[in-house]
Amino acid sequence: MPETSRQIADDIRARIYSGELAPGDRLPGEPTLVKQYGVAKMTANQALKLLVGEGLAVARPGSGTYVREFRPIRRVANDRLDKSRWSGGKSIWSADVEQRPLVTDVEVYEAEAPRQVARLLGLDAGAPVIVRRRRFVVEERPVQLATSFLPADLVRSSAVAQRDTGPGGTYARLAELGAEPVDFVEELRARMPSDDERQDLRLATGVPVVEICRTAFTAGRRPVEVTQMLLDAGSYVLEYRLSGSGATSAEMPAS
Amino acid sequence: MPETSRQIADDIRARIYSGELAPGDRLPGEPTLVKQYGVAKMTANQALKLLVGEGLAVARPGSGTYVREFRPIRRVANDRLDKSRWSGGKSIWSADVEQRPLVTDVEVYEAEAPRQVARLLGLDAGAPVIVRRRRFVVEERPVQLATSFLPADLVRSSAVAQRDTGPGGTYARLAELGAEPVDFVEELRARMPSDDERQDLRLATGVPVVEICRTAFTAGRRPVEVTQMLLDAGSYVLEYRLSGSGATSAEMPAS
DNA sequence: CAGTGGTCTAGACCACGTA
DNA sequence: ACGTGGTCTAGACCACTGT
Repeated sequence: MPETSRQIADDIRARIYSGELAPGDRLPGEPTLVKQYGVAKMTANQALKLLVGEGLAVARPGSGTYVREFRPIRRVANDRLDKSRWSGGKSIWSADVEQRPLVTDVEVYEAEAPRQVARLLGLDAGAPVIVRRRRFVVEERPVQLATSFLPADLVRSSAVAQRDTGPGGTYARLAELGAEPVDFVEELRARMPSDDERQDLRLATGVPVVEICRTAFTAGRRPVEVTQMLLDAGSYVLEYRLSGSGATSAEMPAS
Repeated sequence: MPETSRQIADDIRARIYSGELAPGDRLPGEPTLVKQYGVAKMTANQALKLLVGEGLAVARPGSGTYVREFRPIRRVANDRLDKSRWSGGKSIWSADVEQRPLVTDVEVYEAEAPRQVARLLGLDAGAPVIVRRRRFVVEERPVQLATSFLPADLVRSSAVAQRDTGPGGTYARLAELGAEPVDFVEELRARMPSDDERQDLRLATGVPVVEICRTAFTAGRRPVEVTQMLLDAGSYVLEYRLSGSGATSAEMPAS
């Protein structure tokens, strides 16, 4: 009865999971489904939309609907910490290890700190900050948008306020200013993108984004940078390494 | 022309962002939209579906469509490390701090290790493992599914193989066996759930999930536990704290 | 029982990609 | 030029919620 589009989607989904339809393959099109299942075109359309909505398929208007490919980039949050101790790690999701995103469209300007950012930086609302926006691209495809905020009074006169931050980047400049970041907090959540975001990242419909807010602290616990990132969830696997040096006790790890 | 459902969604979205429609409020229903915009009922339906698909609204058949509420749980991955140094941290997303999920439906059994898990644990394919499955619930709603795998030869005789692992939990038992986990790697990705997963977590349509795979290592770099978690993305904010003790250099942080 | 969202049909027009 | 997905209409039936 009124369950048809789901069932069609189920059938196709099974064929994807079984491997009969491999990543990149073309799915049966709407006209085919109309004939095969004896349904209206719109029902076939909705069946395909379900799969697209699950992120299993991508629709290319004028061409067809295809099994989605998942070739994520691995983002290791601890990249700048000692790598030796973690060498030889195995991972659950394979990833094109050497697909490093390229930074493009760098934009730097001074502005008033948004409320939330001011709070994180310990500034008064509306205090001046240097804003650095940039876009990360892999194989022509945008995969991440990032916006950093730094206290203008701290970095205005340094290369942090320039498009090219020089050798070592922002953190090297901060170190020269006696404000080297050594501790970081990252907060993240996943959600569906807004229409704007979907366009900015050129996302297929049905792909979630990961929103990350990172705050960088000096050894003296002073927050010196807040970065907000928006990642195409279909393009990333995130990795975090936690060292429990003084791990004494023992709550549930997974709460 | 054929842009109507998007425009209706745009209108309503704007009203949500402006605050005119607050979380929990009822959206205009299909019949209302049909009259207001002079469209077919199905078009009104699709407009609402767009908002649901973005995670902005939740449809309750028979009742109405409502602005979604986002009251996330905060999961701090480093919870068992020294908290002192991170005290007084501010955060970007407010969260019901003291909403600790309850563990229910614990299930423990011995089985052959799945391929991927065996790899991570450094075991032969098909080697015996103790499997611990559990479900986390907040206010009657399931928010997380977790499955842990431990080498059976290591923990079979301990309370890890029992439903109740005793005081201090699994990690305390591992410590007693001379295999205390001190280092952890978490890999995560966000994606849309399968139909099964959507039912298990009782997810509204259009809500992504976060999949986490954590591997726990002893001081000797021996992997002793692999945990796979599936979180309702709408219910969680994840927090990671990174200490860059010996942070010498300075690549782009955000790659 | 009236109102709601969920789904289906049968036919139509459009913009786009591919050949 | 043809086939593809994308969308709209007008009317229908269903299962569910709430009064």
